Amino acid sequence: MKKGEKRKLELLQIAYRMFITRGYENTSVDEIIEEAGIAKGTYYYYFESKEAMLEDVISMMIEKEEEKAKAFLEADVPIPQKLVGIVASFRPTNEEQTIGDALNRPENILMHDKTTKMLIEKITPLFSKVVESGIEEGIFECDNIPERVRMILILSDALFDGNGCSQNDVIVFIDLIEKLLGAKKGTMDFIKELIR
Amino acid sequence: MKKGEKRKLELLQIAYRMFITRGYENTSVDEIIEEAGIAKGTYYYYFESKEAMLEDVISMMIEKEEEKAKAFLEADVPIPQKLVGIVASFRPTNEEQTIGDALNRPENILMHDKTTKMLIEKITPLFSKVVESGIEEGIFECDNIPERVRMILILSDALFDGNGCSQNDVIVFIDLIEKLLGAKKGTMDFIKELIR
DNA sequence: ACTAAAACCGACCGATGGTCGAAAAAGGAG
DNA sequence: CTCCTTTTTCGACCATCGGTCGGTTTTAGT
Repeated sequence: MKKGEKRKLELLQIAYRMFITRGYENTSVDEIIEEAGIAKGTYYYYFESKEAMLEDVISMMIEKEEEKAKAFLEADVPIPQKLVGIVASFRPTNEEQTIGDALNRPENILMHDKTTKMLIEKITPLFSKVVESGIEEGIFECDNIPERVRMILILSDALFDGNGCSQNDVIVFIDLIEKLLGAKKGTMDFIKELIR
Repeated sequence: MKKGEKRKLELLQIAYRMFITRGYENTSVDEIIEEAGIAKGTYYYYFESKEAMLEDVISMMIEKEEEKAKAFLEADVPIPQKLVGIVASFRPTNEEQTIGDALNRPENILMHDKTTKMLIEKITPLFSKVVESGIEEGIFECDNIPERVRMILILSDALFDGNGCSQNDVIVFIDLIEKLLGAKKGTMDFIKELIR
């Protein structure tokens, strides 16, 4: 029971690295097993298919990020910053930039799509909780919170993915968040400083 | 010069039909050439690759829809309805439903992605023009029009694609459009009737 | 030591997108 | 019509890829 799990994790990490650097479509199963030093049969002993492995890799990726996001939930910062922090946890800006780059390469649409969907599913409840507490504090005022949150997340993904966005995009995006959540104008202005 | 173009168009139409019914990934070049009754070499005489052909097919699709949308631009209907009409021109709801269905099948992400990007690029200027005339009429009031329009389009694509959306999604979406464009509350309520 | 289950192996397979050199058609020009 | 060039067509062939399968080795429990 132990050995198997370890090997699977090892394969997952190798695949993760290769998917990021060479892209999902450009990485063949043959290359993965060569890098891992195992036979084809072994690979398919652990994964039903290449795509199934991709899903596992993405899950692994996201679990890590989710913990970071949850930490933000309990941090002692103003609510608007909390929101941005949660989103930022999932959208790597530091040395992990390569992930974001990889996801936006045209050959990785499948990976990007799966990641985005999983991500939005994971973040929405966290984000919604923060918005709720914001409403209690009187910072926000709105109904249908999860729906509003989802739209914000969809847009943040579409806007800030790869092909940078204009200053005007940011301005409108901030305006949109404030209006969507019923916040006072300027509440989210600090975002402007964070993006560039 | 004539024969070649005709043959290319013929192949494009065959491919279009097959991509829609069987999906892009599920349609092999072999199947296309069999249906067309030509040899492999001939196919690659007209198209650099299967993916290049996909782009041609999509361009063809979109050109058709764009004309419908332009007709709406000059139609004699209220501005809010004009907006919806333009978007609707591109999002088939009638007998062409199959297109929308096909685009949302998981195996067609590539096609869907390419279509969406091309579509948004095409619609944004048309949509923006209508919003501008809406501002002149005092119905809307906002700046950064193209950016706002793009966000609306991105969301309409993400929300109304395949996996139906809840009633709340629609309510929030309407609220969002009105606030983004600076319209009076209720201006866009008629959308509720159109979606189902 | 025996055995069942877990882990591993690699030859093999069908399908796919794509290549290539050569053969037909088509189209002038003399 | 003939000769030559250009366009179009052909189909055998190829490399690669994801995936299968029957069998072997390792591991672990009794």
